Amino acid sequence: MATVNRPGGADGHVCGIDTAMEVIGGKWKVLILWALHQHPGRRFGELRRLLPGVTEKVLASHLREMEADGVVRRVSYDEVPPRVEYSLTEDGVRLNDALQPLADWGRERAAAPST
Amino acid sequence: MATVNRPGGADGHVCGIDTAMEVIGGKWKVLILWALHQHPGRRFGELRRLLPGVTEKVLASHLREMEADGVVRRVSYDEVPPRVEYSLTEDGVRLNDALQPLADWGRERAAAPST
DNA sequence: CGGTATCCGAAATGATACTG
DNA sequence: CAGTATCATTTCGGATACCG
Repeated sequence: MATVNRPGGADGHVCGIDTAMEVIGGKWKVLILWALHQHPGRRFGELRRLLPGVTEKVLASHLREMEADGVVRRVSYDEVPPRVEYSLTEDGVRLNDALQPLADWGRERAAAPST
Repeated sequence: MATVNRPGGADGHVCGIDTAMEVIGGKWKVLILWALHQHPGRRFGELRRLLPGVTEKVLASHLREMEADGVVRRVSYDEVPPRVEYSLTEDGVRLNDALQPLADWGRERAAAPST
């Protein structure tokens, strides 16, 4: 997990929300979560195409952080050419599920912008 | 709302999650949401004390963005000395509720770090 | 194919001083 | 009290080139 200066970190935080925010706190992470939930066992290049605009560097670093956070599983097959597949862990699936109400809130708000 | 380069923005995003992520996409925003949910009608200085480490500038700009996003309501009483109270709007309360599963996920994970 | 290394610019945050 | 203004710093993400 990245070592950042968490708001409520030092003296113990009041709710678990900031813990979760760190895990999803990258520009593409929730999209990676979403993509891997819909398309398990995705290869690096495929994932890249599923997320238009992401660069190799950022995708790779996000995936490594998410792997370190235990939400993404990386499976490397020792073949030529190399093949690597990414999926969500159980915890990653639960995280994605926990994101659902937030997605609903966002969709509702998009549907009713004013009043 | 802040104008950022949203991942799925240009061609329409797949889920509402990134819309929500923008609204809570500030270092202290979820904590502000949480604090205002537990302590409605909080004044600027009180809020600042509720969020140890936040600076005036960041708190003020976050509050203004959240107000613009319609999740925070600012009420200014024309008195001397000045008094301003912040609360969540209905939408802000819903957002905070939508954050609950995420907070649960974070708390569970803190409780069970490894398996 | 699946990455890593380096450099760079933008954006977010922080420190401090000042104001109505 | 409740901010704003300015400047410094940090962090993140993007572009590009290269490697096993």
